[in-house]
Amino acid sequence: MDPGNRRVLLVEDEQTIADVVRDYLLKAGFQVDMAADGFTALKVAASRQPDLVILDRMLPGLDGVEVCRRLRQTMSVPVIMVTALGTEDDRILGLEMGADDYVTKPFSPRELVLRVKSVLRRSVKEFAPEPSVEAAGLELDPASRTVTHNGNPLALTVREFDLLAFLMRRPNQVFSREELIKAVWGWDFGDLSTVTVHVRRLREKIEANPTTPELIKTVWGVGYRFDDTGGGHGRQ
Amino acid sequence: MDPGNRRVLLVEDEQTIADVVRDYLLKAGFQVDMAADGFTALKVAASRQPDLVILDRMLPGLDGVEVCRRLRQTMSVPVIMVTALGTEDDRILGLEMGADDYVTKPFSPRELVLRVKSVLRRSVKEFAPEPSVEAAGLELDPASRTVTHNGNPLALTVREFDLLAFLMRRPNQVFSREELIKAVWGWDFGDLSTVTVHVRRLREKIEANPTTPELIKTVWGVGYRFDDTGGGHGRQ
DNA sequence: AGAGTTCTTACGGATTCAATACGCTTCCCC
DNA sequence: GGGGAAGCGTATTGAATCCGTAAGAACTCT
Repeated sequence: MDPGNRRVLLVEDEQTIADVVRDYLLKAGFQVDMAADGFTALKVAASRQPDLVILDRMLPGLDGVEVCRRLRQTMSVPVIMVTALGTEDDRILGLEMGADDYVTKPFSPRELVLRVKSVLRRSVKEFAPEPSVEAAGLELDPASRTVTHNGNPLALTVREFDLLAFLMRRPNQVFSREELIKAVWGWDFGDLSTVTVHVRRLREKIEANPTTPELIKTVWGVGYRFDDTGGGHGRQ
Repeated sequence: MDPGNRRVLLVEDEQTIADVVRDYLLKAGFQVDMAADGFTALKVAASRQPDLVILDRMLPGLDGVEVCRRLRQTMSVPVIMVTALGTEDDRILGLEMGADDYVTKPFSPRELVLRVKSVLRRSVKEFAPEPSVEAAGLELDPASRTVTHNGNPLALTVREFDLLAFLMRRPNQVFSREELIKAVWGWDFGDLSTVTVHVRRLREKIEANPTTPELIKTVWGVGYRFDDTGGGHGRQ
C-alpha cells in the first residue's frame, strides 16, 4: 500500500513531537491534519474523514480513550494510540479500547510511520478484492473462488482452495506444516498430518502425476513449496 | 529474525570500539561495512545500500545527527544511534531525530547486536523472503531452500543446507566444530565427528574434486572455512 | 617415527512422508 | 425428518530418506 492520497489525522498536544511526526508523515507521502485537543480532534475527524487517526492518550479536554470511543460511534476509522505509559496492562487496555495499534513514548517516528502503513494495509485489504494469481498453467481467482488448469475448471474444496491460494501467492517459498496450519487453518496447534493429507488430496487434483509432483514439491524435513519455474508473473 | 545476508554499515571513529563491534556483527552473520567519519559514511551508504546503519553521534566532520538527517533525505534505512550522552532527554531527542533505536556508551556489543536484530525485525515484512547468497558459482536461496551450482540445482539435505548456508553467509571466517555444531545443530555438546561427516558429504555435492576442496577448506587443528576468493559481493 | 587430527566408509536407528482407511460432521435433497 | 453424499480430521501402515556414531585409514605436524 502506498501512502498515495491517504489522509492522516494527528492528535497530539506537545508541539515538538507533533511537528516531528508531521514531517515524517508528509515525507512518507501522507496528507496530514492536526489537532491539539480532543474536541478539535472530533470536529476535524468529522469534516475531513481521515483514513487513519494517530491519537495521544493524554490530551487536554477529552482524553484519548474517550476520543477513540466517540470516533468509533460515528465512523470506522483505524486508530493508533500513542501513550507515555508502557506497561502491559496499558497496552491491553488500549487495544481493548478499539485502537488498532499502540505505540509508547518515547517512540521513533520512523517506527510510527511503519505502523501507520501497516495498519492501513490491514484495513484496506479487508475491502479490496484480492487479485487473481496465475502460475504454471493454473489460474486461481479468489473473488469467485475458482481455479482453472489450462482453461478447464477444477472442483476444489474450501481447504484445498485456501491452501493452494496461500502457496500460489508465495511461489518458490518453503513453508513448514506448522506455518501452513497456522496460516491456512488459523490454528496455533493441531495435528500436522492434516496438512499432509490435504496436500495429498490437492495434488490428486492439480498434478498430472500426483506421485511425482511438479507443482507442490515436498522439501524433505522442512515442508512444502509451490514451484513457479517459468515465465509469466502471475497477476491479472 | 536471523541475520541472513543483511548488510550493516558501522560508523565509528574509535578504532578499538569499531573492531570489537564489527567482530560481533560478523559472528552474528551480518555483512559489515565500516566508515570512520560522516562523509565517508554517506558515500559508503549510497554505494552499498546497507539494511541498517549504526551511527556514532560524535564524529569528525559531520556529526551523527547530521549524517542521520542526510541519510534520511535519500534513503529509508533504519538507524541505531550510539552516544556517550545518556540522559532521558537525549534519548528522546535521538529518537525524534529519526533514529530507530538509541544506545549509550559504554554499551555491550552483545546488546547492540540484539538491538540490530530487533530493529531489523520491526522493519522487515512478515513473509519477506530472506535474501539469497551467492559466491563462487554457488547460489543459495533460503526462501525456496534451493542451491544451484553454475545454474544446475543441487539436492541437499536439511543439515547440509543449513551448514552451507551458515558458512556462505560468513565467508572467509574459520569456525571450529564446536561453534558449528552449536550454530547449525543447536546443540551445546555432542559428537564433533558429526560435523566432520557432514562437511564431507557436503563437499561430495558441491566440490569439483572433494578430495582437494576449493570451497570449504579445512583449517588444520582449528575447523572449517568457506572461501569466497572472488569478485562479486554476495547479494542477490 | 609418532601422536594427534582429519578423512572416508559403512550401518542401524530414527525420522519423515505417502497412501489408505475410518469415523465424524455438515449439507442437501427427497 | 431421514438417507446419503461429500468434506474433513485423525490414525495406521509401510517405505524411503536421512542422520549420528563408530572404526579404521590417511594425513599433518613436530
